[in-house]
Amino acid sequence: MIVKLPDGRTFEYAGSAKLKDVLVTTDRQLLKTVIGAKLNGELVDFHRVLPADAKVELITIDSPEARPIYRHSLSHVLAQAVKRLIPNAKLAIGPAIDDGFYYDFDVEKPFTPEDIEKLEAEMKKVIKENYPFERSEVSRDEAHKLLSEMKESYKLELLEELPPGETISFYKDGDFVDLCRGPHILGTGQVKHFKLLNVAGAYWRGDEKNKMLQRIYGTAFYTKEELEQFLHMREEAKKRDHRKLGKDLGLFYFSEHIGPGLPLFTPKGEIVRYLMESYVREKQTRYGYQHVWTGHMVKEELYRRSGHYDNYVDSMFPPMIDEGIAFRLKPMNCPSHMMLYKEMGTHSYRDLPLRFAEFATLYRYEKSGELSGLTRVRAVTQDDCHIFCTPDQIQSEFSLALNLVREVLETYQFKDYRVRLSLRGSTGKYVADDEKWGKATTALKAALDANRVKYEPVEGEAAFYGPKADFLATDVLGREWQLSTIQVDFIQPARLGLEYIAEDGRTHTPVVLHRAVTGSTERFLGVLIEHYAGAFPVWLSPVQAVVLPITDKHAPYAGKVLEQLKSVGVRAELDGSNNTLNYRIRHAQLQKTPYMLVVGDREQQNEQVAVRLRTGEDLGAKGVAEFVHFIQNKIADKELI
RNA sequence: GCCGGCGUAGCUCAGUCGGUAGAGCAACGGUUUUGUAAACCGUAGGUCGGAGGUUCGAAUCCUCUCGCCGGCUCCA
Repeated sequence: MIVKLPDGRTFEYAGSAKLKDVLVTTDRQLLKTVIGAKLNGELVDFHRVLPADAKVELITIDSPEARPIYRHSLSHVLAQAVKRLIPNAKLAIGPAIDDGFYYDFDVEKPFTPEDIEKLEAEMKKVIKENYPFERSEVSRDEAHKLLSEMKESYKLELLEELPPGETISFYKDGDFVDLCRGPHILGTGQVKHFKLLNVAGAYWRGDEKNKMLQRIYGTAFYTKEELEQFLHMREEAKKRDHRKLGKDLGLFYFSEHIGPGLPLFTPKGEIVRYLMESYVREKQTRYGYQHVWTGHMVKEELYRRSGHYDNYVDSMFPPMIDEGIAFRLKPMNCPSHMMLYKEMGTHSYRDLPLRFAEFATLYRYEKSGELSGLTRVRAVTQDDCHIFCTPDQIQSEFSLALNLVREVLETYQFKDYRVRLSLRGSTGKYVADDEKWGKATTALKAALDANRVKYEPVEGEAAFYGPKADFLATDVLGREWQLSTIQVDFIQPARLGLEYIAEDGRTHTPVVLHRAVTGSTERFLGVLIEHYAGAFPVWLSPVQAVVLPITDKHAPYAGKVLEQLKSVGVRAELDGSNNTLNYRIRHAQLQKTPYMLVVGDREQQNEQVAVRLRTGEDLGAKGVAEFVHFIQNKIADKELI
């Protein structure tokens, strides 16, 4: 067999063997750093007997591909530590995840922060004891017997569900054995830099009908530096938390007298909302959208017909009954826009596409435990749109929506995004109409392909009425947010009896594309606050410039400068408070005001302002007219500063 | 909704064994007249999230409740 090292070197080994044995007999040094291998691009275990003609690539511990393997191994170490401290704890599952790993346990008492410290200490012991991970393959009966003896009821449940013919394997390290597919690192001593992060309740298999287990999250890295950097990023994310910044910058509040998930926006917060919405509104108008308004309440009956009632009644606020008729606060716009389409009379194919956009505040009864700052609220203002078109317009309409999405994301400096194609799952809420689903899915795929958009299909993520292309944008901290979405719907228009007269003179059902660009104003604002760390681009800043007179005697001149800025629509303020200049600069700085305009004798004499940026940069003195021109360009170009 | 944690002044937090609430910042008043990230002095501010209970006495102990945080799940 030919073994390739990460540095490109290769060596050969005669005959078939377990990779581990190959390493033992050829290069023992490698045992310290090799944690996995790939055979034909697929991860393989050290314990698998490889054929003589195999070509394997070794993965060393510092490779990104190695992470899930050693993180998963650390989850075993965690389980081992739990078992040592709480012998009757039952094991559930313990996978590697994007940022680390977790393990779910069924324990009598939930873990406390002290438990976590103890567990960390115990894990360090296990690592120090450096047990090899040993794989054993057993028959189903043996596995059943073993797990029964161990009283691992959750593992037994997992075993039952393994498909017939599947190899059943256990991994043992020291005093710990676990049903596990693998692969694993060679020994517990290979990764030393890890941290347990938090404890949380988690339902067995994510189903609230099941028992609540205790989940412990942790992470692991190869080097101490990587771990520290990860923890630093978490700190950074905490500093950028929009809930904290929203308060610090005075943008929005929640009041328990108003209700959970119902944010209140201050004048500063509302101006940002207004600017965000105006921007998208203007863009949409240019893209041929028409803005409509369909109010806040709808008869429940409409949602029964559209299918929303069956699928989302739990997410609607309870009904208001008037003379026996139930009304609902509007949880989505689609049926309203479709009714508007109908009321506007007979539509000719010549009228299509019709693009109805609306910034409507929708009310969704999110479960209390799910609310979170602005990213999850009960009053959401969606930048929603429904495009009524003919089947052969789908592709061009999709392209148009895609361009709009791209342009807006770029303006907000989301440089990277990926697309998830959310498809119907085999079971669930989906409307049963294979023909329409087939058409919709084919049309959406064709539209993505025609625009050369790469996507990854995910089954079971579609809306009940059709497939979706969801855009996941990456922010400056590398976190992903699902913002934009474009969806194809053949179902609702038919259910609600929408029609148009086609070229053949007959009645046809239009297709509806649902799309949102920023998603919702509230959520997007929350994301933006974190993306920009509260330092909004000039065009979005609630206060764009603050004038700072050095002493009282410069106040009249400062007032004049302020008026000049205001007269051209710049959002400027004057800070003539009885504080030192340094103090007022610091204050403006903490408020992330883009421009600080210091005026003293020199500036007054020359009709100037001394321009300081919130970055700390000093642009020196500029004529007032020059600065006005300067900031107006920055605003028009939507520059950061 | 469920599991766990947390609620003390506008903000950040201290408050011992149950003995009746404190700091810094912010605010306000004054002094200072300031040249690029915190001048100085003073004043005011709290039903300790809410309700009930135990106790001679509760921020502190117990019960319920509301809100927030970390997750689970879902997101038309």
